[in-house]
Amino acid sequence: MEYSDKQLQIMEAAEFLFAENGFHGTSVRDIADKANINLAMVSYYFGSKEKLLEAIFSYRGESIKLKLESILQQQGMSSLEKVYLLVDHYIDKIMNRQHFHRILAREQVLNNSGPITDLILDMKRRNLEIISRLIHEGQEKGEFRKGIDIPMMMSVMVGTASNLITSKQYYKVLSNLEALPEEQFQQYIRDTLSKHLKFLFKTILTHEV
Amino acid sequence: MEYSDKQLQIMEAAEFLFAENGFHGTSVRDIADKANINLAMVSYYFGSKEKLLEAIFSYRGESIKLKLESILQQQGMSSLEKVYLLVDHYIDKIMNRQHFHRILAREQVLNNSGPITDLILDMKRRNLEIISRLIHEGQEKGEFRKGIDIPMMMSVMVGTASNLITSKQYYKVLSNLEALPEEQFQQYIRDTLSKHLKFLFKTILTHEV
Amino acid sequence: MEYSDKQLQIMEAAEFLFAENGFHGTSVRDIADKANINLAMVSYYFGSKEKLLEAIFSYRGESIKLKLESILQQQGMSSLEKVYLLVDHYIDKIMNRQHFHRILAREQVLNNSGPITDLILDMKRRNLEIISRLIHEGQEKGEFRKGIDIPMMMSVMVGTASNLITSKQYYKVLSNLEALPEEQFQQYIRDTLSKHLKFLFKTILTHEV
Amino acid sequence: MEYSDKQLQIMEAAEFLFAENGFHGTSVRDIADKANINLAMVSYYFGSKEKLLEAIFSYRGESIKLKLESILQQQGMSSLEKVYLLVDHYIDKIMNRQHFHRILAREQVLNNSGPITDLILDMKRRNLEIISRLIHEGQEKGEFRKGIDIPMMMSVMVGTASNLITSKQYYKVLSNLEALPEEQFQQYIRDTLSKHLKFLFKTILTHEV
DNA sequence: AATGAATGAGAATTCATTCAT
DNA sequence: TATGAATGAATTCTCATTCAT
Repeated sequence: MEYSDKQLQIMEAAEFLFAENGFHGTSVRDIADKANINLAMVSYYFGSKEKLLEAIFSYRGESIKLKLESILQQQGMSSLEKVYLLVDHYIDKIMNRQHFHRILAREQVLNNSGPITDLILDMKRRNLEIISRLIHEGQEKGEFRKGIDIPMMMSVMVGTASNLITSKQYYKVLSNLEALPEEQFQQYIRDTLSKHLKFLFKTILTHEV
Repeated sequence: MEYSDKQLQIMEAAEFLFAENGFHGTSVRDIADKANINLAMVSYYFGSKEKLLEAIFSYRGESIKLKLESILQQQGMSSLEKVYLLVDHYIDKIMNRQHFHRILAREQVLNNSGPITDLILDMKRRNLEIISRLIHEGQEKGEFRKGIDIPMMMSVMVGTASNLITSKQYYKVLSNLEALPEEQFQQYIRDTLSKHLKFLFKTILTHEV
Repeated sequence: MEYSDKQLQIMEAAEFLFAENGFHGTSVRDIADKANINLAMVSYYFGSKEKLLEAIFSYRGESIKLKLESILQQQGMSSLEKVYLLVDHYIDKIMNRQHFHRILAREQVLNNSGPITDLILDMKRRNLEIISRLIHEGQEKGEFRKGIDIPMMMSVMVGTASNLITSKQYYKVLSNLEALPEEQFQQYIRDTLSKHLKFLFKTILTHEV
Repeated sequence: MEYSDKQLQIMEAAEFLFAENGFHGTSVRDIADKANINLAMVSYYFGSKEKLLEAIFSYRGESIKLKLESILQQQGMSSLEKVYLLVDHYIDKIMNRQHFHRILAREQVLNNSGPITDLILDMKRRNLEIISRLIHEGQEKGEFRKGIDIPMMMSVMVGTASNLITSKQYYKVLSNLEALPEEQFQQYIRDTLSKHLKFLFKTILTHEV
């Protein structure tokens, strides 16, 4: 699915506002104002507000998928190194697409069924599959122990990262980092999160739980 | 603040619906229908839909606070055992109040300021303080290593648990547990989560990151 | 019709609020709050909000009527002096019952029919009758000229006085009297109004229009 | 500020209803019904019911202002003749815009502050200024006496005219003019009012009070 | 006599969407 | 392709009144 410039313009405005105020907390008028387009364009291009959200999910989901594929192909790396790469890649994604990941965090809370729930499930399934292959590779090489609960491991990674991103305003206060400029704070989070997740994964993968 | 039966009835209906469909996704009419009360009662008792949400937050937040206080007082336990107790206590809370924690997970995503953001910050601050005391106690006794990033530790616990709760529908599918009856599945999650978090905490607290 | 203390308490609160914010701009709850009584008492005592307004009209109207009767009986006064007395009496009434007269001024604007319109008409009719007798007395004595438009004369008196009362906030600003304390300002208005109306009436009554 | 046909259509309907039933006594639905437009159009065009009232005030206020300016410029007239012209002009205005003037009469009773009170004050200030210039011109030419209370004079004019307009239903009854067709009655009021106000003004301006 | 709780109707406003151009 | 106007449904909230006690 290709999107025109105008469509992307709308999607980006919507992504920001959905992240900021929630789906229902954002009106089509808000989106039109922010995207500097006519109110009717949202229906015109996407059919409805709901379909716009779906478009955002499928667009961002797509771009996440593509890059993950290549990690496994890397040669001359231990499985643990690949896991580390994956962690950094994931952190990168989530930091660069904070708006989207905040929407994701909100929407997955809902017990809806529908296209979006399906898209989220797809996304998770895809990630699970890639990580599974990686873990199994490591297990076969004897690097990792047996009996790893991979979905739980994903929850540790996704949950911790999400929590940090979505509650970074609180984290900043609680860690007394309010003086730090925004950019340095982002870098600080990135580094700290990376270090911690790698440590946790190494532990999970190589020690008995 | 004391609430009458009627008020609690409204709050529980609202809690469920807010968790299910989000704050903006839930209308006052929905709440009135579910709580089997007259539409105007919500305004009558709480002033507004927003204030109703605040009441839920302050009510649930209060009940969380009270129980946490007692853990530290336990005698004849190592600090690590206390941390384990805290983990189980936290899992208990989050499992028993899944509706509320799903609301919490949603709302903390928003960049709002206002009474609710303040209540969340308070809640986090309170938790941080208790955990901090626990960790410091362990550090002084030499049980735990120095230089622990406590807010990050909280993010691991809260994030992982939240993620598991909010995405348990996905977890069930991805772990091929669809055959398991709901109650057993809940118990399974509880146990697995407990085991993992304890393992992670032990690692974080006693090994170098 | 006799009113209990509680009823008078309600009527006074309502009178003030109706004058301040209009009938529709005042809620029964506002009245109950101001009168420090239970919300249900208004319906209980008066039947409805509308009937409360009627009660105020009939009560105040009654008290206005009673005093007017005596003026005509005065002995040893010229008709003009009696008119002067009437003017001062009217100004007294309107100044002492400013709340009520502001309601009156508002309500007479409406094209309603109903008990209140009838009460206003009664009030005006009564006033007209008294003034008419006074004027005719003066005409018979040769003090006043013939062919006086008495309703118009009343409009001059009532209109000018009402306008001054209801727009005194504007009058204060426009006359640069903002420094004057409220009490002195009231006295100033009273005196100036009295002087002017007497002059106008003397002119109307004794010169050709 | 320019208004579209649709906007004027709404404003006229609202003006009539506000005059008839008061601001709070008129619902947006009433306005929409009378103006034959969709209920949402009021918010769409004016933002709110309150802003609609403001629009009416500023629109009518504007039209009043413009015409007044020209009177002073008249050449070859005595100051008294100009005052007479002003009186007739004012009566014209108030007779042609009875709806608006009834709203004005109602609203100025309220002790509110806010945009509308400000607009009324502006209107009054503007009128005062023009009349003042006229009076001072007459005083300098020796036509008028010194020490005239101009705001009081305005109260006589505005109050008498307002009272007559707003209570013309009563006036009709009290003057036994019920048989007169509406149009002739309007003309009768106009003439009588003009004659009286001119007489009163002449008296006020040339005799001692 | 008095009241706190409750109610149904109606208020103003906002919403996502559609339509005529 | 693009838009300003328009719409009907739904929103939250307030209202005057009534009812059970």
